[in-house]
Amino acid sequence: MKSEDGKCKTFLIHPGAVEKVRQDIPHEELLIDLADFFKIFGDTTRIRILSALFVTEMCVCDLSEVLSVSQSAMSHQLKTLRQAGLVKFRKEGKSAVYSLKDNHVKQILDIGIVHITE
Amino acid sequence: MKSEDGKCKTFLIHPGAVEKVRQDIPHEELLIDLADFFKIFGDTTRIRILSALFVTEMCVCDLSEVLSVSQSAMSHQLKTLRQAGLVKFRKEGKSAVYSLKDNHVKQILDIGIVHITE
DNA sequence: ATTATATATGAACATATGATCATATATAAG
DNA sequence: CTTATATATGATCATATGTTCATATATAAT
Repeated sequence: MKSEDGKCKTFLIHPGAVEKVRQDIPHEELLIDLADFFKIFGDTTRIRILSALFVTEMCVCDLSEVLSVSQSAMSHQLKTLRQAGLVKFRKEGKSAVYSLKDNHVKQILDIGIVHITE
Repeated sequence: MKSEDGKCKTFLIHPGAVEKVRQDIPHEELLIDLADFFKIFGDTTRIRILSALFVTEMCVCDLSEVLSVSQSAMSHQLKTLRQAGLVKFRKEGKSAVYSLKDNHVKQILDIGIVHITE
């Protein structure tokens, strides 16, 4: 499939396509950041947390109970979501009340739902 | 944090919030499908493939070369992208020419970029 | 038919990831 | 200040995931 120099033997589908792609795709750093960002949505627990917070803000304890996720697992996942900038929280006595940070979450989930349900 | 019956000791942030959330969040099956769908975007190689195909359709060999990914790894990833309904392909002689299947890909990547770069 | 090229795929392997367990920190109540 | 409650976090472990390697399949060329 590849000759000694690592190139395809036959014509390229579009002449110059390779060069154009090399110039046009986003820089490596951005692509890595993008993958890391979407990785967040690739876990059922996190998707459930985001869906729940879309209904109402909640403390860690309530989230754990509603979603049947251990307190520890919930706290770990909330940390992940915080670091991704998807949720924020405020301390209220002993509790930490979490909520969605911006509307990108809903936009993204909605497109996903559209894609799946068609 | 939880009493014997597994409930929080103190008041819930919003009375009835737990019940409302239980009713309002999407069904488990959809949430799993959603996570599986976004999982696709959580890998740098696949993000790079999608970005490249956004510029132009390409055969497997060219994709491998442009992105410096082995032929085998490329083929495996393209299979993943096919199964997710994100890319399509046509046979052209010995080659398989891949292209994006719909515009959800761009919508999703764009929101991701916006989220990251702000 | 035989050989070369292009792609696909199963198995093995190494790494990444999420849950659990134990424990630390923080705040409130007594 | 001691205890109870709420949350956070480090370590461990089992599973998931992506790559590689070997090989199979498909098409074209000779």
